[in-house]
Amino acid sequence: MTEKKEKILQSALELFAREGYTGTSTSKVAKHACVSEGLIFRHFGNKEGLLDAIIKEGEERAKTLFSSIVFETDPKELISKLITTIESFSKNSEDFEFWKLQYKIKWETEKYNEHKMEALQLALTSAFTKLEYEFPELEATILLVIMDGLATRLCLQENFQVGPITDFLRKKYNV
Amino acid sequence: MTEKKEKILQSALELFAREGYTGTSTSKVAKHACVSEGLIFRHFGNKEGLLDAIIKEGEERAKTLFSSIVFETDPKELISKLITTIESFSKNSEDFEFWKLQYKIKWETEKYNEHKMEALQLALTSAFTKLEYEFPELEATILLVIMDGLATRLCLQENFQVGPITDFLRKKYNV
DNA sequence: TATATTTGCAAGTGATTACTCACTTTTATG
DNA sequence: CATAAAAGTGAGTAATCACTTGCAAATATA
Repeated sequence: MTEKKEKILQSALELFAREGYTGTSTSKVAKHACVSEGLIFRHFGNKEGLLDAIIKEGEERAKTLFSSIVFETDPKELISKLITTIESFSKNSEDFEFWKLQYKIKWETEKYNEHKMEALQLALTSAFTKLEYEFPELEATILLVIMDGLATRLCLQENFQVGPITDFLRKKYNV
Repeated sequence: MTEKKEKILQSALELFAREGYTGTSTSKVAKHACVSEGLIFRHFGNKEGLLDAIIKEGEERAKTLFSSIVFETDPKELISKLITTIESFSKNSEDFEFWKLQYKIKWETEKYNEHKMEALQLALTSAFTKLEYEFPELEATILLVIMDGLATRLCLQENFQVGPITDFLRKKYNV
């Protein structure tokens, strides 16, 4: 990957996260990345190709992030790790912009990438089964739904504090 | 309100919910509403004015919807009503498009209307206090966060079934 | 009925959109 | 070194964008 190609991706990520996909023009991306507009189309074909490249990178990043959770064998530790992961999405984190973009794209393109979360759902279900919860699958879904809800608040509600909530969740799940 | 003015609002609601705010041009709205494009600007000033009108209508609708919950005195009944409200947001409901737009706008304009939910938060906290939960405020927040998460799933994940989750929530809160 | 106001339309405006193309420069390869 | 492929540019393109203007039709008010 060329230096300029990487710069384009980085600029697009930042601008798409801030202004949205349709709200960001290719000329803005080019100016921000300090390259000619034509280069975007040389490398990515069209604007959607640029978006696809960002999404693909996102899937890789999600896989990496979730791998340490999914392969955890101790059920309590697994739940604890998931809660800690949510906590780390706080605003000053360097991952924040990245995850915000993932959700923004979801709402703008209306494609909820289910299989990205499938492994997580299965691992959580397994954990709740080990802990002998009555409805492990529903417990897993609820926890992932809470994740989506917390992401919404973190991204959209100013001054939202995750800390008290995640502490409370740890107490509830006794982890 | 003129017939045509109402038609514009109705068309804008539908198109904004489907294609997003920046993704919908004023000419598309005009064509869909079968009016001249100029009439939009006569009635609403500019495109943002049209959006504001829709948001304002949304606030009224939210107030109406939540009023029967907020003024409920029986704590268990209050929680039950909230869960039922979430349930009614299922895809074939006529309110679905409306609530989807509310969330889409939130993500596109990045303004989480906190005071719209403030009354709900307070009422829920009061309910959990009456029921002698240890951390009523956190319980209230968690339930509202679950609402946001469920809305995300309902709007973006195909074939998502709320029923099992809401039944599970009723069991958890014993309502 | 006369007049003022509101409602509505068609045809514009300049700016911006995603994208193309002819061209030069850089890099890799035999 | 020669040559081909890849990287990069800048000036285009038609279409679309939000928005304006001048004028006609409908409606309200006196």
